[in-house]
Amino acid sequence: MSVSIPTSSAVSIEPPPKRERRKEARPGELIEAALALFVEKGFAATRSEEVAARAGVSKGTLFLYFQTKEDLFREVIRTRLVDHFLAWDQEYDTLTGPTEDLLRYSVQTWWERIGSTPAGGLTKLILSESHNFPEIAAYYRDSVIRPGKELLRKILARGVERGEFRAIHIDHAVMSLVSAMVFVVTWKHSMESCTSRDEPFDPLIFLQAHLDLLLQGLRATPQACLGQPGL
Amino acid sequence: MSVSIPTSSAVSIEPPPKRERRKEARPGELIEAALALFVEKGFAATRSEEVAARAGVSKGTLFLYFQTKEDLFREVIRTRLVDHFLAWDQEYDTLTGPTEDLLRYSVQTWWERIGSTPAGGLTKLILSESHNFPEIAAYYRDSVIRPGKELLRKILARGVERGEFRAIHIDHAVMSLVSAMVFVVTWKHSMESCTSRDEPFDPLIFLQAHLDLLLQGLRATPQACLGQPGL
Amino acid sequence: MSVSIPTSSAVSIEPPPKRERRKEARPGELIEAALALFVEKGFAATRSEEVAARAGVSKGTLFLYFQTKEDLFREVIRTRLVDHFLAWDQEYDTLTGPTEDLLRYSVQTWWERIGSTPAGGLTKLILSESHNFPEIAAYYRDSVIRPGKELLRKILARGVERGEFRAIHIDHAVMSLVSAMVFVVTWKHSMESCTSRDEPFDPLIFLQAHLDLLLQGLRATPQACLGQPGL
Amino acid sequence: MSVSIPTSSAVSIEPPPKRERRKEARPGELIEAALALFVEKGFAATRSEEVAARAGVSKGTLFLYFQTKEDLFREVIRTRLVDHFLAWDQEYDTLTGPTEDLLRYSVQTWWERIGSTPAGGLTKLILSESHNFPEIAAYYRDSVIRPGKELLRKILARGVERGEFRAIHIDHAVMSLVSAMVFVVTWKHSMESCTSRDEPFDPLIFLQAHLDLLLQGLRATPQACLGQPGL
DNA sequence: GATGAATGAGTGTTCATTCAT
DNA sequence: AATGAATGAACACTCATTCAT
Repeated sequence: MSVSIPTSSAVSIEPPPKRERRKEARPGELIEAALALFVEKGFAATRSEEVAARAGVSKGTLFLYFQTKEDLFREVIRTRLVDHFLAWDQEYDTLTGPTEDLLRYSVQTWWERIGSTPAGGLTKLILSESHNFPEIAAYYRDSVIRPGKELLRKILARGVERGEFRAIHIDHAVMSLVSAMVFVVTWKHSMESCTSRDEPFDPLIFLQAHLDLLLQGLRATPQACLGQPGL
Repeated sequence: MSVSIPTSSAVSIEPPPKRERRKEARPGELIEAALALFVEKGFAATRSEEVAARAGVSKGTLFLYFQTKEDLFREVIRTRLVDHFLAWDQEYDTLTGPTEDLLRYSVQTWWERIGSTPAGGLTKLILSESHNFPEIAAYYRDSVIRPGKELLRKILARGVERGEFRAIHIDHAVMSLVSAMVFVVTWKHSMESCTSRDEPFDPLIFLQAHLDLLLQGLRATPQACLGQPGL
Repeated sequence: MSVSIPTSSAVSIEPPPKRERRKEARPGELIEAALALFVEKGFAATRSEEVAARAGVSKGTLFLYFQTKEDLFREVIRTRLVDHFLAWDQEYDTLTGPTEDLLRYSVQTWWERIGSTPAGGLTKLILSESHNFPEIAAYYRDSVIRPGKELLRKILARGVERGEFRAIHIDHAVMSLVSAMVFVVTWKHSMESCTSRDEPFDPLIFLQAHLDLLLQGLRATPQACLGQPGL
Repeated sequence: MSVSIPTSSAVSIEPPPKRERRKEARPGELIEAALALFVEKGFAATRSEEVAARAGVSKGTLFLYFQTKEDLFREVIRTRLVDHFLAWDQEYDTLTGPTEDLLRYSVQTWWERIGSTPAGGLTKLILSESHNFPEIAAYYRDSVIRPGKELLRKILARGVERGEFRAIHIDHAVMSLVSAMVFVVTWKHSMESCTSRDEPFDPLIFLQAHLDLLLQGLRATPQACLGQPGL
């Protein structure tokens, strides 16, 4: 039943993967591989050997850099959170112009820098494993969700202060935005692959449409919507 | 641990058989236990013995009713979808009154009958395991999401037709509602346990506030936006 | 290269080892198997599957009864110490007659009941692993060695009191006996298998000869040493 | 294959090269480290990296000098046997005086040169691993035990011939001595670390006391013991 | 049917050994 | 020669599944 592929003749593109020494790059590659697989299959259903294989190393190498599989999980969360999420709101203070634009810009930026990147899968991952890793869920809540909500709250408060928005209950509006963002990354990393052809789901378009709907209600004056929100 | 037989007829006062469970009740009890544990810990991280123990039977009994653990998973999804989700929209055709009330009623009913019940965890479960059980994800999309969206679409279309709502892009509005519903059950079954004390999250209040914000924009009030928001 | 043994024809004595339920007997059988293998090959060099195989069960069954391999090790020590060693000195108080006979009887009894049994291998096992399991070594010292020495001390003291023995330094004489006993079991479970044919080593004969030599010196015969034993 | 520093000629007072170890010294250092660790933890439980670390080199270097871990084990035995054990009986033929003194001297010399040195641990090591390395056990029996017994036999025979000892069964007396020696090194490398404070065990004192007891019985004439054995 | 002891394939982790640097 | 990153066979332990009771 075994089929031996003739060696010398065919194209045989890949050179036998040389044993390379790349101490610096390994952890990052392993974390990247782990993130992708954990998001895709879940933590428990991912075998450590798969992670290693996806990173192009052997099983043993994985445990050279991470004490245990759980340790790897925590490092995935930690590094990706630090690397990506925390970079979101750095520009807020420098922006001017209508609050509506600021809001659109923030959401779009979030999608481009976080939601659409592999790190976006973190949200789904953490939500899935929050019962098994409660301290990670708490850390995520405090280090990602809370600052994110804080930024949105500031933007919305700015809009209210400047008379651009109605005197809405800001916390509720914040959650409406957060819910869409969480939904989008959750959906992307689960149902997307089996979205039916006739019902494509474009996250960015959804986010913008969602924002449009909310803004319609947020605007203090009816005339506000005369300007085109554009895309 | 008493279980009342949900028959519609007699009052069945007879004392529950001492410790013998009726065998026809077993599968349901196992499925209920499995649902709770799968939602809580994930499919892979839940041991079948735990499921059996939670249902009050032995490990062997579980496999008397379900061929494999995956089989149990599929049955959990199938029966709970049938039992709970499909019952949501049965009343739609009978309702009258303002579309806004109908929408509020639908969302609240969904929360009471589905979102807040154990079956609400199904959504999180399916999202988490969609890559490992693609056919279940597809089934869920076709049997739950699509009908749900269809119902919402009908309601929104009714509102537009009756002049109660603006001529919105209905599909987008539907997704804004769906996203909030998905978010709510996802959140409830993951972050809720570690919600900080100072930031309580009440799903129903959130859903209603979300709906309020959307309705503000959906309402075809005279002062509403005359220009089309595009997209 | 594989050779398939014809099935139906040959003698095929062993019936395919039926899966038997023998909850009560398993732990003892596993402990016995473990004792033999640990003594033979050392704790670290013995694979748990070997232990299981020797006990006639599968790998999984071993871990049904013992949490870990170390746990098994501790149970081996504990049960065998309790079962066998502690039974040695029960008869001491009932014996009469010359102390020399008592001594001979004690040593011979020890050999028959402990030294020559599988439990005799415990000594070698504990000595070998004392650095890796210090608490076991301490327990052995306190629960086996110390009582054993105490018994011998009582016997020797009896001999001195009754004028049968010289006024020797009893502790030293005790250790001379203990050393022979420890040596004998150590030797039996290590070098015996490769004892050359021309130099057979019979433990009991050695013990008796050793005792003879010691007794020659211990006897308070008139012609014995009038001077003090020194040291 | 670089340069080896010439050894025998000049006085070579030059300071030992800062941190470069002479390569010809490496094997010895590794063997010494291995001996200590094997004795302490057992062969299987000792990791090769530990041996390397204790010798101050890296893991790779160990395998530069020894093909396998087993090979290292064999070299430990071989070199230490050659280095230490075989040097014991060189002086026998040159000694004169009472056989008793000769015996005392031999035992004491053995303790000082072998028993108390790291090489003493070899005995325990070999006894522990004799089943896993039968050829080593056989080699030990033939190259160490047999010559050792031979020496003792010669000494005892000399005593009998010269009328200093009774006409004892020499082989038994030899074994009584050997057993004490084996016991002492075995004990030292296992129980010593956990000897209770109130029961100190001094190997040399034990050996001498043991010899005293045996000699009392070995002496042909009662008067023999008038001379003080001293310590 | 119900049980839970028994099984063994599967997985996380270790560690002797190799080899690019 | 020396290093230590990389490897993968080996092993402890788990757990879905089976089956004798």
